[in-house]
Amino acid sequence: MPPSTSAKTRSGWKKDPQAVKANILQVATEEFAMSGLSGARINVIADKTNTSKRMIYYYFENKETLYLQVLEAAYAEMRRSEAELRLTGLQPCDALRRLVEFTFDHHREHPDFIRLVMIENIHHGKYLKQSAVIRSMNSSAISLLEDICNRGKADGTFRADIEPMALHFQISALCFYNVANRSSFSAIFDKSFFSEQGQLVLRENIVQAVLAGVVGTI
Amino acid sequence: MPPSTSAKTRSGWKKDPQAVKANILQVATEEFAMSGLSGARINVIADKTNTSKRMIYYYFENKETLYLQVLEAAYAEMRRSEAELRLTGLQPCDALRRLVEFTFDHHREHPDFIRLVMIENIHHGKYLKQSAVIRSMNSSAISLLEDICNRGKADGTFRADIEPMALHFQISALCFYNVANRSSFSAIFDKSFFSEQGQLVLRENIVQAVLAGVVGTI
Amino acid sequence: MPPSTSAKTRSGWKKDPQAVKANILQVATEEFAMSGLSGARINVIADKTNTSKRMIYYYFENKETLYLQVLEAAYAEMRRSEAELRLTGLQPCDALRRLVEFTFDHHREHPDFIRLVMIENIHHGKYLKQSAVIRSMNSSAISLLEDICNRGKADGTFRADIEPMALHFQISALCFYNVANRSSFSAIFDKSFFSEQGQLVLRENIVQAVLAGVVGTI
Amino acid sequence: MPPSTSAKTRSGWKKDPQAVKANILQVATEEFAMSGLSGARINVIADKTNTSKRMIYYYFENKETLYLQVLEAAYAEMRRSEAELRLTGLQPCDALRRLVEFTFDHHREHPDFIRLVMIENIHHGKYLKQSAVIRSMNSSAISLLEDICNRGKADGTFRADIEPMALHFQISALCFYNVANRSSFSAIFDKSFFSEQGQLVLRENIVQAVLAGVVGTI
DNA sequence: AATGAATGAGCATTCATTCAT
DNA sequence: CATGAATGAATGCTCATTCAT
Repeated sequence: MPPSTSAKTRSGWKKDPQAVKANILQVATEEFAMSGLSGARINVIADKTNTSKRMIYYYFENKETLYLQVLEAAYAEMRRSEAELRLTGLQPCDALRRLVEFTFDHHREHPDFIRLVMIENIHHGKYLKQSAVIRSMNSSAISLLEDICNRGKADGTFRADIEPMALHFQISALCFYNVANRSSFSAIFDKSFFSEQGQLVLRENIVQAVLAGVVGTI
Repeated sequence: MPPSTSAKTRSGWKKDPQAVKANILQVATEEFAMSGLSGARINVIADKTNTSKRMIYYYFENKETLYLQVLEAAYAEMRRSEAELRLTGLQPCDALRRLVEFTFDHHREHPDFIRLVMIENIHHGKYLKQSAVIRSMNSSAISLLEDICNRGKADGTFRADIEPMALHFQISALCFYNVANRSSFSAIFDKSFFSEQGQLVLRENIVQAVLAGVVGTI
Repeated sequence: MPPSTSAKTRSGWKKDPQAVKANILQVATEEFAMSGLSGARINVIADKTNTSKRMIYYYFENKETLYLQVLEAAYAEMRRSEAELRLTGLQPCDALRRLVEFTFDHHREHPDFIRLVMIENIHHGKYLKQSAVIRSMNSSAISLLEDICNRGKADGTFRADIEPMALHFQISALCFYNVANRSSFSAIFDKSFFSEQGQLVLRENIVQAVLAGVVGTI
Repeated sequence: MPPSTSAKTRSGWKKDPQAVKANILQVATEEFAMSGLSGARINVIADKTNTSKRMIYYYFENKETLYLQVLEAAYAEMRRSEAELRLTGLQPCDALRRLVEFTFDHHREHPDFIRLVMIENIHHGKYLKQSAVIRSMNSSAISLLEDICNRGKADGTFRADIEPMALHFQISALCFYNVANRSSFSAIFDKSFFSEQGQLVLRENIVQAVLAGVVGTI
């Protein structure tokens, strides 16, 4: 076991740059997800960290850079999870169902990621556009869908005019909205969607809607 | 036509409290939509106004109250447009198509409203929950769908298990995502959705997806 | 009965300048006594008034003038009460006792007056010095004591070296402190002085201390 | 002597947090004593300091906290001086005389302390009540008097019914009033009390009045 | 590598006061 | 007499960032 896992610079102990950085990044993720870029406070982040405010500026140049790295780390984690999906062994319809279910569950379990994407959209994607790192990880989600679609069209279960990107749009929209707009939707319309039971039903509804869209005869 | 509609108090002219208030509200809407609650600057709002910063505090107690009133006005405008739809004369499928098209177009034409809802969700719906005004205007959107569904089920064109609220979720999610996540989607995936032509296709896709969901035999 | 007693300009009715002025003055007295010159807020005074803020500026030039008139009215009331004392018919010792008791009771019953004097002292008597009105009412308290002392010395009950002004200082100090320093004294030392029973004992102690000072042989 | 006592951060020099804090506290004492809590201006305090306004908020949370610490420091200084009195070696009457003289002189030499107490009373002792620090230093003044009274009663020079707290009230009232009400008293009545000669006479008068009160037969 | 102290520019907000009618 | 609208100058306070060690 490497000694690098423990940071705790505040109270002394060893010093482990990577652990310190990771600790800052984790706290910052929560803070930025909670309050947005302008709403988050460097002071608050520092206080919740095992380190001092000065170290934030030592490892991350400034607030914006910290935010960018938080964003990159969040996307990386998302794509990492996605990559663990093993869909190639499944029939097209089963694979699609599984992808939708995964997306629904992942988004639901990672509201901080969803909130960071919302925040980034509030900022017109300014930081996303800057990040070569994020752009380089983009394609995985699409390639999964491309593979499913190709196989589905080949064996005749999918309509011939299905486009992977449009499918991705639909899946993403429905699963994203479920987390992103929960507050406003439940405040104005209906809270029942967001109970444990409601979410199960909603998930299946989304699966059905997506499947219904790909199998219909043309 | 009364001359009271124009204010321009800074440079002199007439005096018209309502116009001054409306002017502040409009500028504030743009600023809050642009930068969020914490990101928006009262100074910037004041500068883009025909009045002074002091008048913002004269008519609106503070930043949060101003934001709340902006939010209320945005929702009011949305519901007002919705109310102008005349769907009762149309067949259920046509009415549903028109409602989806309206929602798609309205959201697309009012990105500020979408952004305010995003921002409000970042704040966990804190201000939405405070606003009795907004909560009181909620039901109109749902009643339109209830009417369409009732008629659709009655004449056999809609499946019997369609729920208006679930339908609203689906429509709203797809149309909202189109505006809200445009920056991130186009940065990472595909910009072609958001060209004029792309939007026409996407709109029709969404209509088809929604219709496909309601008519399928059970 | 003159119609001038009712003001109520806010709700309409008659308009009576003197009553409006008196109303403002009364409210301002409470506010200045409560919060001091800089602590008092013109807005708060206006809100507690039957009139509008504008009228305060109409009748009283500005905050300082209002404060000055409040101060003058408070002193006037104090001297008016003092003038009602009828001490000439009493023996010197009895007259002195009565004057001390009156001072003690008056101060205790008029904490606003005491607080205004404290506030004025915080301001180094700036407004007191400006006020010819107040300076012209000064002597009454002293003349009462001069008369008592003269009679006391004449009939041999008072020591020959008693000075009225020193006596006034002593009486005023003890009675003033009882009201002015009540908060600090009770916070740090003893609250029992300020109960109903404690005040009775304290009053008699002060009377005894003053009397003991004037009758002692020289 | 360590070189750390001088700060002067504005113009460079050494760095000494304690000196910076002390400097702020001293300037703030003068400003609050001069203008009260609401009347004092953080800007003015900062300008008279060797530091910047920002440092006031760095060391003291806000205006109220700064005021509270000023108040606590003022009380601490007062009690510290008091503690230096060595009265146990003196006869009861001499000890009492010395305590009265000390109180008179101390108050006279520390008008800022008196003014802070006045200001605190204007605020109804709000901050005094908050301060556990001040409440914990209270008893020293009283214990001095208790010791004197006990000894005075034991050797028969003091009356048996003398209460230390009442004695403290009397001494404090007379010495406090001399400083606190100087402006109003000299504006309205007599300035002669406050000349150098007048103060000497007044001090002796107060000593005599206090002594006369304790020795009289019962 | 790490830290307490320091900072200037800016922030939301308040205040007494005046204008126009 | 009376009033709602308007205003500039300040006020207390915060923020991301940097300095000196």
